[in-house]
Amino acid sequence: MTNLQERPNATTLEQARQQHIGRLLHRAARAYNVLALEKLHAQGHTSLSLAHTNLLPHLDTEGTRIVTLAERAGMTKQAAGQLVAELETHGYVERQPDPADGRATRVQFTAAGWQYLLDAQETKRAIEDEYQAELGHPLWEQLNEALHRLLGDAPSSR
Amino acid sequence: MTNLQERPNATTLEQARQQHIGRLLHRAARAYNVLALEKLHAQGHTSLSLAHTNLLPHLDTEGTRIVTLAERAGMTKQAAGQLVAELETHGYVERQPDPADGRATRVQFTAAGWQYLLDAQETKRAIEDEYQAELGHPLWEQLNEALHRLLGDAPSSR
DNA sequence: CTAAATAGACAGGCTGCTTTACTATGGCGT
DNA sequence: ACGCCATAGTAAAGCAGCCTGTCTATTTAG
Repeated sequence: MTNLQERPNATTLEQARQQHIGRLLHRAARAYNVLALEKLHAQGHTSLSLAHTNLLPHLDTEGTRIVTLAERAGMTKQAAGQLVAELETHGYVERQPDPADGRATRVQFTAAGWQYLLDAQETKRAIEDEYQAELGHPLWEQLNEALHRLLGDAPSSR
Repeated sequence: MTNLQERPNATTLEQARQQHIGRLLHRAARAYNVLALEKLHAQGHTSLSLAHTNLLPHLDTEGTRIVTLAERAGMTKQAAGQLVAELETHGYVERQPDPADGRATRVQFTAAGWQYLLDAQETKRAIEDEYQAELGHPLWEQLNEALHRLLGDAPSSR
């Protein structure tokens, strides 16, 4: 597959051009997502995509309206509505008319949705444990602090 | 826009559920990309999208074949071919038949392409300087080391 | 009671890929 | 020299995950 005479010293050269923090962050984020999705699929949540797992954490326990969901996830309500519809057909959430507002629908977890929450929580912890083991505690803390500082939010009351 | 009675204590609760390393990495990567693309647009490279800036660094100085490009960027050759076509119409690269292989075409930078390379290099350095100023030197180094370790590659002979 | 705002759905479009063909050229074995 | 398969690239269609623009139903404010 690899064409050898194509790159004399090119590979190392190009790698140097690639080594910037943006790509590192991107690759790290991808790696995390791949890992997490793998674990979730292994736990039986095979119909979930990244888009779904990005949306679900914004759904809170009392149920959430679609606009609110969209706002939190940083997308349009149309996009949120579509993802909710998909999650509904897969049985993770259900839509119920909001008793307080006839225009609104509340999106709520089903039993399967709750199970997902538990599994997702465990997956997250498992990965963070792996990462911590890989890096050692101080470096792990430093990674977290650096990211929080770059994003300009509080280092998460820890 | 914000519906206040919608979230009593929900926001903080949900934020806690969101605080995992995957989301941090994702947000950080996004922030970098947005910044970089902004700077490049400001420098006149207004027709470039992320897909293009992801592909261009894989093009090396002697010219590169499309398959090689695809391989390096981790996409199909069709996708690479399409992006190259777009880059060609915007004047960043040009296609030339490979003298050594009648099936192949070499994709090469044009003058505008070289200019882009310089601008991109500067952009990258500018952002990394900003980040370093934000974090301080030791934390910056630690961030880099942590990411390299997580990705399992050498911490870049530095 | 009317006017403006809001919740959501529906339709269509866009980007950045993918899969599934297909053509053209190259290199190998016999 | 011939046939055969591998390889470089193109073409067409599809799909995910969004977007904008528009519409209806309902609520709220004056």
